[in-house]
Amino acid sequence: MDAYGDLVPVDHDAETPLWLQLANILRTQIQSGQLQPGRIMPSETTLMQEHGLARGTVRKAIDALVDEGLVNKVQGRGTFVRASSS
Amino acid sequence: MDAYGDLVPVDHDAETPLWLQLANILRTQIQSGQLQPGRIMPSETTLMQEHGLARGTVRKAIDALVDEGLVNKVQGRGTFVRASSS
DNA sequence: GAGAATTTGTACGTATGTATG
DNA sequence: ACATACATACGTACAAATTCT
Repeated sequence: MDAYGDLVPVDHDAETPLWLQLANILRTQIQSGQLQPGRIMPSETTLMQEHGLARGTVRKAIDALVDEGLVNKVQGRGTFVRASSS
Repeated sequence: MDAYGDLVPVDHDAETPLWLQLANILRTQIQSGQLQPGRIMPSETTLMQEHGLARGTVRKAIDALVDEGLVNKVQGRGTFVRASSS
């Protein structure tokens, strides 16, 4: 029942930090159109569960995407994929 | 023996988040020349002790200054005031 | 409007890893 | 080898904003 798009688990033994791995996964999903402009992004809780990561790790990954201008967060609502670019 | 420049304690009851209060304090010290370009910034441990804050809170404050381009961090060495600007 | 549920924000604490001196 | 300093990652608790019932 796992949705496709979740077939890239993070690797706890890799050199790349877990938060970066997750950021990379999410960025790819955005750029590939799996996560479309306008709404969503799974909630922090969902991402924690799906990837087996702590809250802080998930937040750091998302914050990186915010810094890149790919998403924006709204307290009480969620994290949204930005309209933008090409 | 407290150095001047430490006379602005954070306020746990203020609306402004502690990490932002600390970032504001440090930014002021940089812009006023109390923290001069080239080297330094007290270590995270020092800032924790001087301001009575947790590590994560101190790091978030400093990360904000990094994003502003005011300082840069080097693992194993410390956090440095950037040469820069005006 | 009241209240519960959801979701992000802040803040704390702890442990271990990595880089530098 | 050792000490210092930043980096990563875990966990917990409560606050604030929004949404849904």
